[in-house]
Amino acid sequence: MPELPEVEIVKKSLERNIRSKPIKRIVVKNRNLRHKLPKKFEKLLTGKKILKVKRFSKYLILYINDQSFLIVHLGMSGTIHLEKKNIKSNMTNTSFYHNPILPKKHNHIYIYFKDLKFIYNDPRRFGYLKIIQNKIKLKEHFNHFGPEPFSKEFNINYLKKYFNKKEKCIKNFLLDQKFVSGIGNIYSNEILFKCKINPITRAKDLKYIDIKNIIKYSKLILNKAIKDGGSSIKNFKNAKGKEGSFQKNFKVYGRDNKNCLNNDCGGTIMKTIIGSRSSFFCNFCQK
DNA sequence: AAGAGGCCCTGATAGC
DNA sequence: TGCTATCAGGGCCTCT
Repeated sequence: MPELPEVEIVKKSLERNIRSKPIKRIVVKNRNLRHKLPKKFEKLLTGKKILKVKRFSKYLILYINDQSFLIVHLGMSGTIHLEKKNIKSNMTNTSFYHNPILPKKHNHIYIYFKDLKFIYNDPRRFGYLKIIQNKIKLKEHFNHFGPEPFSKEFNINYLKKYFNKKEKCIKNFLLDQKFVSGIGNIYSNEILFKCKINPITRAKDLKYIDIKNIIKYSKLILNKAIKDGGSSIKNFKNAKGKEGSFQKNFKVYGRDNKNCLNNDCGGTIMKTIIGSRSSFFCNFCQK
């Protein structure tokens, strides 16, 4: 579900709400996430304090006060909810980009703080939580990841060198976390539309201007999405919380058979499958 | 070694 | 109404 911008929104919310608070109790309802949650999980965290919350790519990184780290990956359907204690109504804290009403099913992990509880919900269980013992192992965990689009390393030389002789199409490269970290299916489509690049273009065939645009618009679109609170795709009934609004800015994602939104283009948005993921592009301005 | 494809899992929706 | 098929914001593993 969440790409870099959505994870960034969750990160900010956690940073505001659970920073420097001790963990009172942990209750695990289901250990069978993408990676099985070890039995010692509760013991390792109970009584500890979360010093700060960071994000890399689509991962949340919680700094624990014993030099360890708790990383959280939301997979396709993971959401985090913070519920305030001692509030009579059943409304949860709505500081997230998603459904502010606490779902009833698939609440797998509860982490209790003094004044609130953290709930990890994930219907498909493609996400996971993992404790990493120290800084070195944390570094190892992210070793094989490419730079984020915001990074200085994500520059013209890097892309030119990386794309050299590569047959793989650009759409698949944007989704390849070894090349660039944090972009997922929605934003890869939106970025390529802005660049006016056909998603099936082989990386080696990209022009200098294409590479410049990929760098420029990756940053621009992700930043705009963060500013808008991320993208909330599903319409939740009676949702009054702070949902993201970037979905209103989708130019191609989910717009198949609709008109291209570029002025005077006259093209139609097409849908096709690339690398077993849906791809959307304008048949006219992304030739 | 690069690249394609299958698979993990549940839920929502479309089509009959 | 109720069945079946398809698709979904991710990423890892295996095969060629």
